[in-house]
Amino acid sequence: MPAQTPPLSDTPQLVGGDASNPWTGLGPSFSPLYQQIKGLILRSLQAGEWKAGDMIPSELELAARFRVSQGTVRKAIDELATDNLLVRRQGKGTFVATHAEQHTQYRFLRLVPDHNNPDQQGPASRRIIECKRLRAPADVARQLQLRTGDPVLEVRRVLAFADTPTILEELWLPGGPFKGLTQDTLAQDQGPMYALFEAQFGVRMVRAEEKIKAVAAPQEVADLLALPSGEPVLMVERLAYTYNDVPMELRRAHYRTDSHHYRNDLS
Amino acid sequence: MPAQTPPLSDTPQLVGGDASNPWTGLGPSFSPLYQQIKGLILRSLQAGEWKAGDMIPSELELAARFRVSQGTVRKAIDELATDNLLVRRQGKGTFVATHAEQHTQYRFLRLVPDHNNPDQQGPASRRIIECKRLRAPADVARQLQLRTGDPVLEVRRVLAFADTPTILEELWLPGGPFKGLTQDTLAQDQGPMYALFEAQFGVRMVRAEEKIKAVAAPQEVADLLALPSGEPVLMVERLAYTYNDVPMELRRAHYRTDSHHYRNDLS
DNA sequence: CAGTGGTCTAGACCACACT
DNA sequence: GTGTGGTCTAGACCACTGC
Repeated sequence: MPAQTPPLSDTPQLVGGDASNPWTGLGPSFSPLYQQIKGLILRSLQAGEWKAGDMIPSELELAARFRVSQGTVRKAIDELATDNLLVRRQGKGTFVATHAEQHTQYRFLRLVPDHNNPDQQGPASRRIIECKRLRAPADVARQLQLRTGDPVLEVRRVLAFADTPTILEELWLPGGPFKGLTQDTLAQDQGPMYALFEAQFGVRMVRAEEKIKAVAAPQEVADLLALPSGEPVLMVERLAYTYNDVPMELRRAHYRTDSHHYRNDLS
Repeated sequence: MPAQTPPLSDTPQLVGGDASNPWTGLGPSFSPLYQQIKGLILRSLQAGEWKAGDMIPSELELAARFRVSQGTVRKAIDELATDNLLVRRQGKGTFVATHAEQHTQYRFLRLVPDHNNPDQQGPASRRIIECKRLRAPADVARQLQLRTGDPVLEVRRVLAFADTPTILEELWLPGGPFKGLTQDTLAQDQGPMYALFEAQFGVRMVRAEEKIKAVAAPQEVADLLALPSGEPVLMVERLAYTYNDVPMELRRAHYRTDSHHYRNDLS
Protein backbone atom coordinates (compact mmCIF):
# COMPACT_ATOMS: atom_id res chain seq x y z
CA MET A 1 0.00 0.00 0.00
CA PRO A 2 1.53 3.31 -1.02
CA ALA A 3 2.10 5.76 1.78
CA GLN A 4 -0.27 8.27 0.22
CA THR A 5 -3.33 6.02 0.45
CA PRO A 6 -5.58 7.04 3.33
CA PRO A 7 -6.34 4.09 5.57
CA LEU A 8 -9.75 2.54 5.28
CA SER A 9 -11.55 0.31 7.71
CA ASP A 10 -14.43 -2.09 7.39
CA THR A 11 -15.59 -0.83 10.74
CA PRO A 12 -15.77 2.87 11.65
CA GLN A 13 -13.78 5.30 9.57
CA LEU A 14 -10.35 6.05 10.93
CA VAL A 15 -9.14 9.60 10.76
CA GLY A 16 -5.90 11.40 11.34
CA GLY A 17 -2.95 9.55 12.69
CA ASP A 18 -1.63 8.29 9.39
CA ALA A 19 1.49 10.30 8.84
CA SER A 20 0.55 10.89 5.21
CA ASN A 21 -3.14 11.42 5.77
CA PRO A 22 -4.27 14.81 4.47
CA TRP A 23 -6.85 15.07 7.26
CA THR A 24 -4.07 15.30 9.77
CA GLY A 25 -4.18 18.54 11.64
CA LEU A 26 -7.72 19.38 10.57
CA GLY A 27 -8.90 19.57 14.14
CA PRO A 28 -7.89 19.29 17.73
CA SER A 29 -9.29 15.76 17.83
CA PHE A 30 -6.16 14.26 16.26
CA SER A 31 -5.21 10.85 17.47
CA PRO A 32 -2.62 8.44 16.08
CA LEU A 33 -3.83 5.58 13.95
CA TYR A 34 -2.59 2.97 16.40
CA GLN A 35 -4.65 4.59 19.15
CA GLN A 36 -7.74 4.30 17.00
CA ILE A 37 -6.89 0.66 16.30
CA LYS A 38 -6.45 0.17 20.04
CA GLY A 39 -9.91 1.60 20.51
CA LEU A 40 -11.41 -0.75 17.95
CA ILE A 41 -9.79 -3.79 19.56
CA LEU A 42 -10.98 -2.56 22.94
CA ARG A 43 -14.50 -2.30 21.57
CA SER A 44 -14.35 -5.90 20.35
CA LEU A 45 -13.13 -7.02 23.76
CA GLN A 46 -15.90 -5.14 25.46
CA ALA A 47 -18.52 -6.50 23.06
CA GLY A 48 -17.40 -10.02 23.89
CA GLU A 49 -16.22 -10.83 20.36
CA TRP A 50 -13.41 -12.74 22.10
CA LYS A 51 -13.87 -14.32 25.54
CA ALA A 52 -11.38 -14.38 28.38
CA GLY A 53 -8.56 -16.74 27.49
CA ASP A 54 -9.42 -16.76 23.77
CA MET A 55 -6.84 -16.17 21.10
CA ILE A 56 -7.52 -13.05 19.10
CA PRO A 57 -6.81 -12.85 15.34
CA SER A 58 -3.18 -12.66 14.29
CA GLU A 59 -1.50 -9.33 13.72
CA LEU A 60 -1.64 -9.79 9.96
CA GLU A 61 -5.35 -10.62 10.05
CA LEU A 62 -6.09 -7.54 12.11
CA ALA A 63 -3.89 -5.44 9.86
CA ALA A 64 -5.93 -6.62 6.87
CA ARG A 65 -9.21 -6.03 8.66
CA PHE A 66 -8.32 -2.49 9.63
CA ARG A 67 -6.35 -1.76 6.43
CA VAL A 68 -3.22 -0.69 8.23
CA SER A 69 0.27 -2.13 8.39
CA GLN A 70 1.22 -4.90 10.77
CA GLY A 71 3.44 -2.46 12.65
CA THR A 72 0.51 -0.25 13.50
CA VAL A 73 -1.53 -3.16 14.82
CA ARG A 74 1.53 -4.29 16.72
CA LYS A 75 1.84 -0.99 18.49
CA ALA A 76 -1.85 -1.06 19.45
CA ILE A 77 -1.53 -4.58 20.80
CA ASP A 78 1.69 -3.64 22.61
CA GLU A 79 -0.17 -1.05 24.64
CA LEU A 80 -3.08 -3.36 25.37
CA ALA A 81 -0.57 -5.95 26.53
CA THR A 82 1.21 -3.55 28.88
CA ASP A 83 -2.21 -2.61 30.24
CA ASN A 84 -2.69 -6.32 30.99
CA LEU A 85 -5.74 -6.58 28.77
CA LEU A 86 -4.01 -8.93 26.34
CA VAL A 87 -1.21 -11.46 26.71
CA ARG A 88 1.25 -12.16 23.92
CA ARG A 89 2.78 -15.61 23.53
CA GLN A 90 5.49 -16.01 20.99
CA GLY A 91 4.78 -18.70 18.44
CA LYS A 92 1.21 -19.12 19.64
CA GLY A 93 -0.74 -15.92 19.39
CA THR A 94 -2.24 -13.10 21.40
CA PHE A 95 -4.82 -13.93 24.05
CA VAL A 96 -7.43 -12.13 26.09
CA ALA A 97 -6.07 -11.81 29.63
CA THR A 98 -7.87 -13.80 32.31
CA HIS A 99 -7.75 -14.18 36.08
CA ALA A 100 -8.11 -17.93 35.65
CA GLU A 101 -4.51 -18.76 34.82
CA GLN A 102 -1.95 -19.90 37.31
CA HIS A 103 0.47 -17.09 36.65
CA THR A 104 -2.12 -14.37 36.76
CA GLN A 105 -4.28 -15.65 39.62
CA TYR A 106 -4.81 -13.33 42.53
CA ARG A 107 -3.17 -10.57 40.53
CA PHE A 108 -4.76 -7.93 42.74
CA LEU A 109 -3.98 -9.54 46.09
CA ARG A 110 -0.94 -7.81 47.54
CA LEU A 111 -0.87 -9.44 50.94
CA VAL A 112 2.09 -11.81 51.22
CA PRO A 113 3.70 -13.78 54.05
CA ASP A 114 6.53 -12.00 55.88
CA HIS A 115 8.92 -14.90 55.51
CA ASN A 116 8.54 -18.12 53.52
CA ASN A 117 7.91 -18.53 49.85
CA PRO A 118 8.72 -15.73 47.48
CA ASP A 119 6.00 -16.87 45.09
CA GLN A 120 2.60 -15.81 46.23
CA GLN A 121 -0.13 -18.37 46.11
CA GLY A 122 -3.80 -18.10 46.88
CA PRO A 123 -5.42 -18.43 50.25
CA ALA A 124 -5.61 -21.92 51.73
CA SER A 125 -9.29 -21.66 52.53
CA ARG A 126 -12.23 -19.41 51.81
CA ARG A 127 -15.51 -19.22 53.63
CA ILE A 128 -18.55 -17.31 52.43
CA ILE A 129 -20.33 -15.75 55.39
CA GLU A 130 -23.11 -14.04 53.59
CA CYS A 131 -24.46 -13.22 50.14
CA LYS A 132 -27.57 -11.13 49.96
CA ARG A 133 -29.45 -8.73 47.75
CA LEU A 134 -30.09 -5.23 49.03
CA ARG A 135 -30.61 -1.63 47.95
CA ALA A 136 -27.41 0.30 47.51
CA PRO A 137 -26.52 2.63 50.38
CA ALA A 138 -25.55 6.13 49.25
CA ASP A 139 -21.78 5.72 49.42
CA VAL A 140 -21.77 2.33 47.72
CA ALA A 141 -24.06 3.64 44.99
CA ARG A 142 -21.88 6.66 44.42
CA GLN A 143 -18.71 4.66 43.99
CA LEU A 144 -20.36 2.10 41.72
CA GLN A 145 -22.00 4.90 39.73
CA LEU A 146 -25.47 3.68 40.57
CA ARG A 147 -28.40 5.48 42.16
CA THR A 148 -29.06 5.10 45.85
CA GLY A 149 -31.49 2.24 46.30
CA ASP A 150 -30.51 0.42 43.11
CA PRO A 151 -30.21 -3.34 43.65
CA VAL A 152 -26.76 -4.58 44.62
CA LEU A 153 -25.33 -7.82 45.92
CA GLU A 154 -23.43 -7.83 49.18
CA VAL A 155 -20.97 -10.61 49.89
CA ARG A 156 -18.90 -11.21 52.99
CA ARG A 157 -16.20 -13.80 53.34
CA VAL A 158 -13.13 -14.80 55.29
CA LEU A 159 -9.89 -15.96 53.72
CA ALA A 160 -7.42 -18.01 55.70
CA PHE A 161 -3.74 -18.78 55.17
CA ALA A 162 -2.41 -21.87 56.90
CA ASP A 163 -5.38 -22.16 59.24
CA THR A 164 -5.15 -18.53 60.33
CA PRO A 165 -8.10 -16.39 59.27
CA THR A 166 -6.35 -13.39 57.79
CA ILE A 167 -8.68 -11.43 55.53
CA LEU A 168 -12.27 -10.37 56.08
CA GLU A 169 -13.85 -8.97 52.96
CA GLU A 170 -17.14 -7.23 52.37
CA LEU A 171 -17.97 -6.54 48.77
CA TRP A 172 -20.73 -5.01 46.70
CA LEU A 173 -21.62 -5.80 43.09
CA PRO A 174 -24.13 -4.10 40.82
CA GLY A 175 -27.29 -6.20 40.67
CA GLY A 176 -27.72 -6.04 36.90
CA PRO A 177 -24.51 -7.54 35.57
CA PHE A 178 -24.37 -10.06 38.41
CA LYS A 179 -27.99 -11.22 38.33
CA GLY A 180 -28.18 -14.80 39.52
CA LEU A 181 -25.10 -14.83 41.72
CA THR A 182 -25.82 -16.85 44.88
CA GLN A 183 -23.96 -17.94 47.96
CA ASP A 184 -23.97 -21.48 46.58
CA THR A 185 -22.29 -20.41 43.35
CA LEU A 186 -19.60 -18.69 45.34
CA ALA A 187 -19.17 -21.47 47.89
CA GLN A 188 -18.85 -24.23 45.31
CA ASP A 189 -16.36 -22.37 43.17
CA GLN A 190 -12.66 -23.06 43.42
CA GLY A 191 -10.18 -20.47 42.24
CA PRO A 192 -10.23 -16.72 42.22
CA MET A 193 -13.51 -14.87 42.42
CA TYR A 194 -12.58 -12.73 39.45
CA ALA A 195 -12.22 -15.87 37.35
CA LEU A 196 -15.76 -16.82 38.31
CA PHE A 197 -16.96 -13.38 37.31
CA GLU A 198 -15.39 -13.82 33.89
CA ALA A 199 -16.79 -17.28 33.30
CA GLN A 200 -20.28 -16.82 34.72
CA PHE A 201 -21.04 -13.18 34.05
CA GLY A 202 -18.62 -12.08 31.34
CA VAL A 203 -17.31 -9.36 33.63
CA ARG A 204 -13.55 -8.88 33.44
CA MET A 205 -11.81 -6.77 36.07
CA VAL A 206 -8.92 -5.00 34.41
CA ARG A 207 -7.67 -2.55 37.01
CA ALA A 208 -8.44 -1.33 40.52
CA GLU A 209 -7.69 1.47 42.94
CA GLU A 210 -6.97 0.77 46.59
CA LYS A 211 -7.01 3.07 49.59
CA ILE A 212 -5.27 1.80 52.69
CA LYS A 213 -5.52 2.85 56.32
CA ALA A 214 -4.52 1.44 59.68
CA VAL A 215 -7.48 1.02 62.01
CA ALA A 216 -8.35 -0.67 65.27
CA ALA A 217 -10.27 -3.85 64.51
CA PRO A 218 -13.98 -3.43 65.37
CA GLN A 219 -15.45 -6.16 67.53
CA GLU A 220 -16.97 -8.15 64.67
CA VAL A 221 -13.83 -8.00 62.55
CA ALA A 222 -11.71 -9.02 65.51
CA ASP A 223 -13.98 -11.99 66.21
CA LEU A 224 -13.86 -13.26 62.64
CA LEU A 225 -10.10 -12.82 62.40
CA ALA A 226 -9.49 -14.33 65.85
CA LEU A 227 -7.89 -11.17 67.17
CA PRO A 228 -8.36 -9.14 70.33
CA SER A 229 -10.78 -6.29 69.72
CA GLY A 230 -8.98 -3.05 68.91
CA GLU A 231 -5.93 -4.74 67.42
CA PRO A 232 -4.41 -2.72 64.55
CA VAL A 233 -5.36 -4.08 61.11
CA LEU A 234 -5.11 -2.82 57.56
CA MET A 235 -8.32 -1.45 56.10
CA VAL A 236 -8.20 -1.81 52.34
CA GLU A 237 -10.91 -0.31 50.17
CA ARG A 238 -10.82 -1.38 46.56
CA LEU A 239 -12.77 -0.10 43.60
CA ALA A 240 -12.36 -2.47 40.66
CA TYR A 241 -13.08 -1.54 37.03
CA THR A 242 -13.92 -3.34 33.79
CA TYR A 243 -13.18 -1.94 30.37
CA ASN A 244 -13.69 1.76 29.82
CA ASP A 245 -13.28 2.64 33.48
CA VAL A 246 -16.67 1.30 34.47
CA PRO A 247 -16.61 0.42 38.20
CA MET A 248 -17.96 -3.07 38.84
CA GLU A 249 -17.02 -3.92 42.39
CA LEU A 250 -16.49 -2.12 45.66
CA ARG A 251 -14.61 -4.11 48.26
CA ARG A 252 -13.80 -3.21 51.84
CA ALA A 253 -11.43 -5.58 53.54
CA HIS A 254 -9.56 -5.91 56.79
CA TYR A 255 -6.17 -7.62 56.69
CA ARG A 256 -4.27 -9.07 59.61
CA THR A 257 -0.64 -8.04 59.29
CA ASP A 258 0.97 -9.84 62.19
CA SER A 259 2.59 -12.39 59.90
CA HIS A 260 1.80 -10.93 56.49
CA HIS A 261 2.38 -7.59 54.84
CA TYR A 262 1.05 -5.59 51.94
CA ARG A 263 3.69 -5.49 49.23
CA ASN A 264 4.06 -2.65 46.78
CA ASP A 265 6.60 -1.82 44.09
CA LEU A 266 7.26 1.79 43.27
CA SER A 267 8.82 3.09 40.12
CA MET B 1 22.96 -0.18 5.94
CA PRO B 2 22.11 -3.44 4.17
CA ALA B 3 20.32 -5.96 6.33
CA GLN B 4 23.14 -8.46 6.01
CA THR B 5 25.78 -6.24 7.61
CA PRO B 6 26.44 -7.25 11.20
CA PRO B 7 26.07 -4.29 13.57
CA LEU B 8 29.22 -2.78 14.94
CA SER B 9 29.70 -0.58 17.93
CA ASP B 10 32.42 1.81 18.98
CA THR B 11 31.91 0.55 22.49
CA PRO B 12 31.64 -3.13 23.36
CA GLN B 13 30.86 -5.55 20.57
CA LEU B 14 27.18 -6.26 20.16
CA VAL B 15 26.20 -9.81 19.45
CA GLY B 16 23.06 -11.60 18.37
CA GLY B 17 19.82 -9.74 18.23
CA ASP B 18 20.15 -8.47 14.69
CA ALA B 19 17.59 -10.44 12.80
CA SER B 20 20.07 -11.09 9.98
CA ASN B 21 23.10 -11.61 12.17
CA PRO B 22 24.70 -14.99 11.50
CA TRP B 23 25.69 -15.30 15.18
CA THR B 24 22.07 -15.54 16.11
CA GLY B 25 21.28 -18.79 17.79
CA LEU B 26 24.87 -19.62 18.53
CA GLY B 27 24.21 -19.89 22.25
CA PRO B 28 21.68 -19.55 24.99
CA SER B 29 22.96 -16.04 25.71
CA PHE B 30 20.99 -14.51 22.88
CA SER B 31 19.63 -11.08 23.51
CA PRO B 32 18.01 -8.65 21.11
CA LEU B 33 20.08 -5.77 19.81
CA TYR B 34 17.84 -3.18 21.40
CA GLN B 35 18.38 -4.82 24.79
CA GLN B 36 22.11 -4.52 24.33
CA ILE B 37 21.68 -0.87 23.35
CA LYS B 38 19.55 -0.43 26.44
CA GLY B 39 22.38 -1.88 28.47
CA LEU B 40 24.89 0.52 26.93
CA ILE B 41 22.70 3.54 27.61
CA LEU B 42 22.19 2.29 31.15
CA ARG B 43 25.92 2.04 31.58
CA SER B 44 26.36 5.65 30.47
CA LEU B 45 23.69 6.76 32.91
CA GLN B 46 25.35 4.85 35.70
CA ALA B 47 28.78 6.22 34.81
CA GLY B 48 27.40 9.72 35.05
CA GLU B 49 28.01 10.56 31.39
CA TRP B 50 24.71 12.46 31.62
CA LYS B 51 23.49 14.01 34.88
CA ALA B 52 19.93 14.07 36.23
CA GLY B 53 17.87 16.44 34.12
CA ASP B 54 20.37 16.48 31.24
CA MET B 55 19.33 15.91 27.68
CA ILE B 56 20.91 12.80 26.21
CA PRO B 57 22.04 12.64 22.56
CA SER B 58 19.32 12.45 19.92
CA GLU B 59 18.12 9.12 18.62
CA LEU B 60 20.00 9.62 15.37
CA GLU B 61 23.23 10.44 17.17
CA LEU B 62 22.92 7.35 19.33
CA ALA B 63 22.03 5.27 16.28
CA ALA B 64 25.22 6.48 14.61
CA ARG B 65 27.28 5.87 17.72
CA PHE B 66 26.05 2.32 18.14
CA ARG B 67 25.84 1.60 14.39
CA VAL B 68 22.23 0.54 14.50
CA SER B 69 19.06 1.97 13.03
CA GLN B 70 17.09 4.74 14.70
CA GLY B 71 14.26 2.28 15.30
CA THR B 72 16.45 0.06 17.42
CA VAL B 73 17.64 2.96 19.55
CA ARG B 74 14.04 4.08 19.81
CA LYS B 75 12.94 0.76 21.21
CA ALA B 76 15.76 0.82 23.77
CA ILE B 77 14.83 4.33 24.85
CA ASP B 78 11.15 3.40 24.94
CA GLU B 79 11.84 0.78 27.57
CA LEU B 80 14.05 3.08 29.61
CA ALA B 81 11.29 5.67 29.47
CA THR B 82 8.62 3.24 30.68
CA ASP B 83 10.99 2.29 33.50
CA ASN B 84 11.06 5.99 34.40
CA LEU B 85 14.79 6.27 33.87
CA LEU B 86 14.40 8.63 30.92
CA VAL B 87 11.76 11.16 29.97
CA ARG B 88 10.88 11.87 26.35
CA ARG B 89 9.71 15.32 25.34
CA GLN B 90 8.50 15.75 21.81
CA GLY B 91 10.32 18.47 19.92
CA LYS B 92 12.90 18.88 22.67
CA GLY B 93 14.76 15.67 23.32
CA THR B 94 15.15 12.83 25.77
CA PHE B 95 16.19 13.64 29.32
CA VAL B 96 17.54 11.84 32.35
CA ALA B 97 14.68 11.48 34.83
CA THR B 98 14.98 13.46 38.05
CA HIS B 99 13.12 13.82 41.32
CA ALA B 100 13.62 17.59 41.14
CA GLU B 101 10.81 18.41 38.73
CA GLN B 102 7.37 19.54 39.75
CA HIS B 103 5.56 16.75 38.00
CA THR B 104 7.80 14.03 39.29
CA GLN B 105 8.37 15.29 42.83
CA TYR B 106 7.47 12.95 45.66
CA ARG B 107 6.97 10.22 43.08
CA PHE B 108 7.35 7.56 45.76
CA LEU B 109 5.09 9.16 48.37
CA ARG B 110 1.73 7.42 48.22
CA LEU B 111 0.08 9.03 51.23
CA VAL B 112 -2.66 11.42 50.12
CA PRO B 113 -5.43 13.37 51.88
CA ASP B 114 -8.78 11.58 52.19
CA HIS B 115 -10.72 14.49 50.77
CA ASN B 116 -9.47 17.69 49.15
CA ASN B 117 -7.20 18.11 46.20
CA PRO B 118 -6.78 15.29 43.77
CA ASP B 119 -3.28 16.44 42.91
CA GLN B 120 -0.78 15.41 45.49
CA GLN B 121 1.67 17.98 46.68
CA GLY B 122 4.56 17.71 49.06
CA PRO B 123 4.43 18.02 52.82
CA ALA B 124 3.93 21.51 54.22
CA SER B 125 6.81 21.24 56.66
CA ARG B 126 9.74 18.99 57.39
CA ARG B 127 11.79 18.75 60.51
CA ILE B 128 15.03 16.84 60.86
CA ILE B 129 15.23 15.29 64.30
CA GLU B 130 18.53 13.57 63.96
CA CYS B 131 21.33 12.76 61.54
CA LYS B 132 24.18 10.66 62.81
CA ARG B 133 26.87 8.27 61.71
CA LEU B 134 26.87 4.75 63.12
CA ARG B 135 27.81 1.17 62.39
CA ALA B 136 25.17 -0.76 60.49
CA PRO B 137 23.06 -3.11 62.59
CA ALA B 138 22.73 -6.58 61.12
CA ASP B 139 19.31 -6.16 59.53
CA VAL B 140 20.11 -2.76 58.03
CA ALA B 141 23.39 -4.07 56.66
CA ARG B 142 21.72 -7.09 55.15
CA GLN B 143 19.12 -5.06 53.29
CA LEU B 144 21.64 -2.49 52.06
CA GLN B 145 24.01 -5.29 51.04
CA LEU B 146 26.71 -4.09 53.42
CA ARG B 147 28.55 -5.91 56.17
CA THR B 148 27.40 -5.56 59.75
CA GLY B 149 29.35 -2.70 61.31
CA ASP B 150 29.97 -0.86 58.04
CA PRO B 151 29.46 2.90 58.40
CA VAL B 152 25.96 4.15 57.66
CA LEU B 153 24.08 7.38 58.19
CA GLU B 154 20.88 7.37 60.17
CA VAL B 155 18.35 10.15 59.68
CA ARG B 156 15.09 10.74 61.48
CA ARG B 157 12.54 13.36 60.54
CA VAL B 158 8.91 14.33 60.83
CA LEU B 159 6.76 15.51 57.94
CA ALA B 160 3.65 17.56 58.55
CA PHE B 161 0.65 18.33 56.37
CA ALA B 162 -1.31 21.44 57.30
CA ASP B 163 0.21 21.68 60.76
CA THR B 164 -0.50 18.06 61.59
CA PRO B 165 2.61 15.91 62.02
CA THR B 166 1.75 12.92 59.87
CA ILE B 167 4.86 10.99 58.96
CA LEU B 168 7.78 9.91 61.10
CA GLU B 169 10.64 8.52 59.07
CA GLU B 170 13.82 6.76 60.06
CA LEU B 171 16.24 6.10 57.26
CA TRP B 172 19.66 4.58 56.69
CA LEU B 173 22.11 5.39 53.93
CA PRO B 174 25.41 3.69 53.06
CA GLY B 175 28.26 5.81 54.42
CA GLY B 176 30.40 5.66 51.29
CA PRO B 177 28.16 7.18 48.62
CA PHE B 178 26.72 9.68 51.08
CA LYS B 179 29.97 10.81 52.71
CA GLY B 180 29.58 14.39 53.87
CA LEU B 181 25.83 14.42 54.41
CA THR B 182 25.01 16.42 57.54
CA GLN B 183 21.92 17.48 59.43
CA ASP B 184 22.55 21.04 58.21
CA THR B 185 22.58 20.00 54.57
CA LEU B 186 19.26 18.27 55.07
CA ALA B 187 17.69 21.03 57.14
CA GLN B 188 18.61 23.81 54.72
CA ASP B 189 17.39 21.95 51.66
CA GLN B 190 14.00 22.66 50.19
CA GLY B 191 12.38 20.10 47.94
CA PRO B 192 12.43 16.33 47.91
CA MET B 193 15.25 14.49 49.62
CA TYR B 194 15.82 12.35 46.54
CA ALA B 195 16.46 15.52 44.53
CA LEU B 196 19.15 16.47 47.04
CA PHE B 197 20.68 13.02 46.71
CA GLU B 198 20.88 13.48 42.93
CA ALA B 199 22.39 16.95 43.09
CA GLN B 200 24.81 16.46 45.98
CA PHE B 201 25.80 12.83 45.71
CA GLY B 202 24.93 11.75 42.19
CA VAL B 203 22.71 9.01 43.57
CA ARG B 204 19.46 8.53 41.66
CA MET B 205 16.71 6.42 43.16
CA VAL B 206 14.94 4.65 40.33
CA ARG B 207 12.63 2.22 42.03
CA ALA B 208 11.65 0.97 45.48
CA GLU B 209 9.86 -1.84 47.26
CA GLU B 210 7.53 -1.17 50.16
CA LYS B 211 6.17 -3.50 52.83
CA ILE B 212 3.17 -2.24 54.77
CA LYS B 213 1.73 -3.31 58.09
CA ALA B 214 -0.73 -1.91 60.59
CA VAL B 215 0.80 -1.50 64.05
CA ALA B 216 0.05 0.17 67.36
CA ALA B 217 2.09 3.34 67.60
CA PRO B 218 4.96 2.91 70.08
CA GLN B 219 5.27 5.62 72.70
CA GLU B 220 7.93 7.62 70.89
CA VAL B 221 6.15 7.49 67.55
CA ALA B 222 2.90 8.50 69.19
CA ASP B 223 4.58 11.46 70.87
CA LEU B 224 6.13 12.76 67.69
CA LEU B 225 2.92 12.33 65.71
CA ALA B 226 0.77 13.83 68.48
CA LEU B 227 -1.26 10.65 68.88
CA PRO B 228 -2.32 8.59 71.88
CA SER B 229 0.10 5.75 72.44
CA GLY B 230 -1.13 2.52 70.89
CA GLU B 231 -3.10 4.24 68.15
CA PRO B 232 -3.11 2.22 64.89
CA VAL B 233 -0.66 3.60 62.31
CA LEU B 234 0.76 2.36 59.05
CA MET B 235 4.28 1.01 59.23
CA VAL B 236 5.93 1.38 55.83
CA GLU B 237 9.33 -0.12 55.16
CA ARG B 238 10.93 0.98 51.93
CA LEU B 239 14.04 -0.29 50.21
CA ALA B 240 15.06 2.10 47.42
CA TYR B 241 17.38 1.18 44.57
CA THR B 242 19.64 2.98 42.09
CA TYR B 243 20.60 1.61 38.70
CA ASN B 244 21.29 -2.09 38.44
CA ASP B 245 19.22 -2.98 41.48
CA VAL B 246 21.76 -1.66 43.95
CA PRO B 247 19.96 -0.80 47.22
CA MET B 248 20.86 2.69 48.44
CA GLU B 249 18.39 3.53 51.17
CA LEU B 250 16.38 1.71 53.80
CA ARG B 251 13.52 3.69 55.24
CA ARG B 252 11.12 2.77 58.03
CA ALA B 253 8.23 5.14 58.43
CA HIS B 254 5.05 5.45 60.45
CA TYR B 255 2.10 7.16 58.78
CA ARG B 256 -0.94 8.61 60.50
CA THR B 257 -4.00 7.59 58.50
CA ASP B 258 -6.77 9.37 60.34
CA SER B 259 -7.17 11.93 57.58
CA HIS B 260 -4.89 10.51 54.91
CA HIS B 261 -4.62 7.17 53.18
CA TYR B 262 -2.09 5.17 51.21
CA ARG B 263 -3.16 5.10 47.58
CA ASN B 264 -2.34 2.26 45.22
CA ASP B 265 -3.34 1.47 41.66
CA LEU B 266 -3.53 -2.15 40.63
CA SER B 267 -3.43 -3.44 37.09
C1' DC C 1 6.31 -27.82 7.80
C1' DA C 2 3.34 -23.46 8.35
C1' DG C 3 1.83 -19.96 11.44
C1' DT C 4 2.60 -16.86 15.14
C1' DG C 5 4.87 -13.10 17.48
C1' DG C 6 9.68 -10.69 17.75
C1' DT C 7 13.49 -8.00 15.80
C1' DC C 8 15.72 -5.00 12.58
C1' DT C 9 16.07 -1.91 8.87
C1' DA C 10 15.17 2.13 5.77
C1' DG C 11 12.72 5.89 4.43
C1' DA C 12 8.94 9.19 4.44
C1' DC C 13 6.31 12.47 6.64
C1' DC C 14 3.96 14.74 10.92
C1' DA C 15 3.84 17.37 15.38
C1' DC C 16 6.24 20.14 18.39
C1' DA C 17 9.65 23.50 20.29
C1' DC C 18 12.98 26.79 19.86
C1' DT C 19 15.46 30.35 17.39
C1' DG D 1 13.95 27.01 9.45
C1' DT D 2 16.14 23.39 11.93
C1' DG D 3 16.20 19.77 15.02
C1' DT D 4 13.78 16.85 18.08
C1' DG D 5 10.73 12.97 19.05
C1' DG D 6 6.35 10.52 16.99
C1' DT D 7 3.87 7.86 13.47
C1' DC D 8 3.40 4.89 9.58
C1' DT D 9 4.79 1.84 6.10
C1' DA D 10 7.07 -2.19 3.73
C1' DG D 11 9.84 -5.96 3.72
C1' DA D 12 13.22 -9.22 5.44
C1' DC D 13 14.49 -12.52 8.57
C1' DC D 14 14.62 -14.83 13.41
C1' DA D 15 12.61 -17.50 17.35
C1' DC D 16 9.13 -20.24 19.11
C1' DT D 17 5.11 -23.53 18.89
C1' DG D 18 2.68 -27.25 17.32
C1' DC D 19 1.17 -30.12 13.45
